[in-house]
Amino acid sequence: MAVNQTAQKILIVAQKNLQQKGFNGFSYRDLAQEIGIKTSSIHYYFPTKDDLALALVTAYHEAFKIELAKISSEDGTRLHLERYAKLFEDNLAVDNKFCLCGMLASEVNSLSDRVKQAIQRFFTDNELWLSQLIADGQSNGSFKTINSPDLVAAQLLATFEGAMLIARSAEKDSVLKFRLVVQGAIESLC
Amino acid sequence: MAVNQTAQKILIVAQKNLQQKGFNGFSYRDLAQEIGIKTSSIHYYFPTKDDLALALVTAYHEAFKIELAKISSEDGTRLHLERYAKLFEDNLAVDNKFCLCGMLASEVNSLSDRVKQAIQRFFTDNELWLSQLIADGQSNGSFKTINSPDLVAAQLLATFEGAMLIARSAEKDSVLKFRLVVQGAIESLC
DNA sequence: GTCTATAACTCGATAGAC
DNA sequence: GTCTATCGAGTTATAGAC
Repeated sequence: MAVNQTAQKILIVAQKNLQQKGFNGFSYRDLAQEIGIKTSSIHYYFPTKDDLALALVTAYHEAFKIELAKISSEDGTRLHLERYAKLFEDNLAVDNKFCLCGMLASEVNSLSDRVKQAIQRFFTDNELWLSQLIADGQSNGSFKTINSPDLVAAQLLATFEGAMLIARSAEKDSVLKFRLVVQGAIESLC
Repeated sequence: MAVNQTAQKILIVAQKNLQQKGFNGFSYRDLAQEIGIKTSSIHYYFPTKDDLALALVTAYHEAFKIELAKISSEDGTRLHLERYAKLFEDNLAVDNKFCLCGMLASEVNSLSDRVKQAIQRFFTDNELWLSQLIADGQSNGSFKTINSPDLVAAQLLATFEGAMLIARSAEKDSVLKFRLVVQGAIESLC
């Protein structure tokens, strides 16, 4: 797990570039210039751009898992959903970034199978977590929706991803627009 | 309005490429080879890639307006919403394409201001149309939601765009997955 | 590990013949 | 209107010096 310091810098800058401009929207040169190293150094750690993409999805997914576990360990049901939405909002709030996996999902036809599968795992993991949350909320009376937890989960994830996508294109007050849609979606469950 | 035959071919092939691979995911060379002409011929009709993108958004938006008018002229309220969702589903059904404006929205940081604004107009137009539909449905009792039509409209558009994005990455049964989420979203309004 | 240098190719775009 | 030819710059990626 202990990753080299340069590799870390690369991952951080690459993540930002990917979430802002997409997989086909940045180059090794962009990263190298921003970090202050040469492109060959990036290739040393991530031989191909596909390797870099996979590392980014993996790291993003892992970080997400940790946050989800944190949320689950706390009290509240509706609050969980709001904290969950906040994870996405944070991307938007700093540099108007899109969800890393949402971005790659839009470029799915330019990606290798292994990256594609890593994105699918991110989405299914999120739907699974949300589904469990919905089921719990239905049990304890927090959510009044009678639809199947799986369906509501898929709906929520779609709404959140779509809300980011559209809010981001508005550019101005994108966080506010995202928050409105999210609050509306949560409201209609309670 | 009468557009040259070659220009038409370019627009058709470019639209497919854009919806499949994104603005940064295809080149003039790709289009030229698929059509059977030279890249310089494309530059003759669309001097820059930005010109091409703007033409594509404009054409896509115009086609959408015509379809929305058709739907509005028919009977039904909930049915309108289902026909509306079908417009998006049709993209998914053939070659697993994403919404053209959804795709460009993800790449918003690589686009010129005029293209960005054209995308924003597409989204606001859609939200306006949906908002009117929701308001009508609330009046005639088709929709039981008491939220503001504007909010519900923004929510629906986000859900549909996000559902396309995620379903597309699943690749298998993507239409089915999209349909499930859409039906769930419509259901919860009635 | 990081660099220089470079290969091999693709990109958007333009000039000018036909 | 479509072509050939080409420019200048960008792309991913690698070989080899230090």
